[in-house]
Amino acid sequence: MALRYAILGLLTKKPSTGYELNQQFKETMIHFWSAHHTQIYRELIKLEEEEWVSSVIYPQEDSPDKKVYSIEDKGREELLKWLLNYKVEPPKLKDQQLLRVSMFHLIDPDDAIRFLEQSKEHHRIGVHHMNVWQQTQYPTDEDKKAALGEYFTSEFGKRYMKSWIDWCDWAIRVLEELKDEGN
Amino acid sequence: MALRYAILGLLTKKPSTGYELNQQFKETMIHFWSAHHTQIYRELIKLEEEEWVSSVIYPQEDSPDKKVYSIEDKGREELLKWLLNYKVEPPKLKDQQLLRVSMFHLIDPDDAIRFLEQSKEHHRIGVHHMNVWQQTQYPTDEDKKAALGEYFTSEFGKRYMKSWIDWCDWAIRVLEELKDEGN
DNA sequence: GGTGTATATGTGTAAAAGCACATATACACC
DNA sequence: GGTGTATATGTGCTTTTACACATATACACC
Repeated sequence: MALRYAILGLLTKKPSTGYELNQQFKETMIHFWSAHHTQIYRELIKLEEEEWVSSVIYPQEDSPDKKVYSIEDKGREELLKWLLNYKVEPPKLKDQQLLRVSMFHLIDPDDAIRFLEQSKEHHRIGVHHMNVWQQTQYPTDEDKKAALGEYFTSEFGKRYMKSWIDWCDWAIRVLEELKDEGN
Repeated sequence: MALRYAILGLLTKKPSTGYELNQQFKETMIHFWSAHHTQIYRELIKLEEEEWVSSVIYPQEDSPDKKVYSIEDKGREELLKWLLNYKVEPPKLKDQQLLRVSMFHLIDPDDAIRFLEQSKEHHRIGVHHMNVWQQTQYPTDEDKKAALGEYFTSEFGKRYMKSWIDWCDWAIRVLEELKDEGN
C-alpha cells in the first residue's frame, strides 16, 4: 500500500513515465525501497483510475510512445495525509547476504572470509557509484531545499555502505583471529 | 524461497517450535529478515512434507501442545547447497521511515525535525535492547565459534542503529541551519 | 470483572511482489 | 551477423507476504 506513496512522492518533483520512475527506484531509492517495473506500471494504472494521477501520451519516432504521468490534487492531498499520519514502523527487509552470514557456524572460516571480501568489494563499488551520482546529481546549495529528500537519503545510503565495509573489516579480523587460535 | 533457508538455519542450532522460530525472527534476525508468524507455520508444513524437517508433538498441561521441529539430513544438505552457491544480491527493503524522509521537501522543517527526533529515539531504544540482549545471550569466547552468525549479525545490527542515530543528528543539524538561513 | 500480555498453532482470503515472456526500435561492439 | 544494452510499456501467472480471525489457557494489573 505504500508503493503508491513512493510513486506519488517522485511525481511531486516532476511528471514522469513509468520507465523513469523505475530508474529512480533503482538509482536514488535503492537504499530504502525496492519495486519491480511491472509493479510500478500496474500501480500507475490503478492510481489513474482513482484520479490520483493523470497521464498524457507523447508519440516518439525512434522508440515506443511515452506515457507521462502527473500528480493530481487528489493525489497530492492523499500523499500529504499519509506523510503526516505516521507511526514509527520498523523496516521490512530481506537481506540474503546477512542471512548467509547468520549461518557462518556451518562453513569453513576461509569460505566465510571469501564471502565477506566479495560483499565488501560490492559495497566499495556502491560507494563509488554514489560518489559519481553525487557529482552529477547532488543538490547544490540553491536547490537543496527543493531536493532535501534526495540529499538526506543519499547521505544515508553512503553512510550505510561505508558502515557495511567497516563491519566487513571487523568480521574478517575476528575470523582471522579464530583461525590463529585454532593453530 | 529464502524463508525456508532462514528457518533451516535456525534449526541447525537447536530443534524449535514455530512459536520459538517466530521469536527468533523478531529478536535476532530483525536486522536482516522479516516474516509473519503465519508464514513460518505454513513453511514448516511444506518443509515437513518434503522431508527437510521432522516434527514431534509434546503435550503440555497449562498451555497448548508444542510441535517441535528438527532439521533432517535432506534439509541440512539443501541448506549447505544454498549457502555455498551464492551470487551477491542486493537486499530488498521497504523502509517507510526513509520513504517519508525522501519527501521532506513537502513538509515544514519543524515537522521534519520532530519526525527525525522520534526516529532517533526509536533507534536509541533499539540499541538499548541490543545491549540487554547481548548481556544475556551474547556468545562467550568458548562458544563463539558455534554462534558466529549471531555474533556477527548482532554486531551489524548495533552498528546499523548507531549509524542511524548519527545520521539523524546530522540531518537535524542541516535542517536547523536551513531554518536559520530562512530568517 | 475486564484488559492486556504471553504461550501455542493455525485457516481463509486478499494484497503485494516477482518471473517469464511479449513487442518494437536502435545503437554499439566483436 | 549475432549479442548485449538501452528505451518504453505491458500481460499472464505464480509465489510470497500480510491481515483478520479462531481457539485455548493462564497470569498480572487496575
